[in-house]
Amino acid sequence: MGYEIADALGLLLRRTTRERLHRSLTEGMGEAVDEVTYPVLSALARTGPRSAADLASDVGLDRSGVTRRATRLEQAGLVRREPHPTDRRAALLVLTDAGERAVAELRRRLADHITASLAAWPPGAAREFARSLHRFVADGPFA
Amino acid sequence: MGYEIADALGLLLRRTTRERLHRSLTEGMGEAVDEVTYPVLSALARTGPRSAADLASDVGLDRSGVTRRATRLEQAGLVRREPHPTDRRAALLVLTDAGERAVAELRRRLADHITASLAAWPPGAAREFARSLHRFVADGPFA
DNA sequence: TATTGTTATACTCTATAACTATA
DNA sequence: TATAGTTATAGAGTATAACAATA
Repeated sequence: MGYEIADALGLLLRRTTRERLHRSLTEGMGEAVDEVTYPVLSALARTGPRSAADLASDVGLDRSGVTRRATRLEQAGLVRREPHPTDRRAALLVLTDAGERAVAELRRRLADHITASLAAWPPGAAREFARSLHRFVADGPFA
Repeated sequence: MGYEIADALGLLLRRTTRERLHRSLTEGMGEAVDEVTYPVLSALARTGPRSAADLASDVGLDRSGVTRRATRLEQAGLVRREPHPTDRRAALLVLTDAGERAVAELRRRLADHITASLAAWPPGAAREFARSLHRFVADGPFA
């Protein structure tokens, strides 16, 4: 059983799998949105405006990496910088309206992909799988 | 439901998640075994001796990338090159005994991680999840 | 003295384009 | 002429180390 899941995860985590998925998800969304910038958008959508240093651990980059990605997203009009209200060293990264729309579109595309692939499943099985996967990821060997 | 799975997958496919998992899996296995070389080992274990050009599509690299990884694995004693029996242009990449042992150890570690994280699940739910994940990955939006 | 955002630098990994040998 | 393996080169992306400004 552990081996069955291990092999499935191995395939899922393969570079080609991820890249194919990301390409199909970000198609036509502009050059600024890709595998690396999406975590920045996603984290901002999830938690609201944050500073680069604060985002770094969530995104899996250090502050300099967040700065670079944020600059790309800013130039594409998806993110803007605002002065931090209490710390004049910091700047808050904020999703623009276009940024919010981009995140919503990406989440919708992925969800649609998934829903389509579950269409042939018994409804109960699909719902059970969703719950199980959520639990597995949340407190599995990855958290 | 699609959104629940989408968010779980988003976390699973995050770079930090993958890197943490790979680090914990390959700890102490020598410098040659890492996130990039593992797919080469894994593919050879799955399908037997192959040429570099033949492996390329499986591994998600082109032939030059396979060559580089194979050279690293060869220097570490996990892979050896043998002349192709019928095509003198090609070379077969073959797992050495040490290579076989390394693959088995890595699969065992991952399976153990997973089994441990499922220990608290009802046995039926865990088995059902394994089957569902396998199916989802095999003919889901990634295949 | 520590931390923020930013930039320059070095490093890693990749695909592309060559090259030689064989089909 | 095409394909195998290999190597050199260029490109993309990262962390590290610096910098000035603020805490």
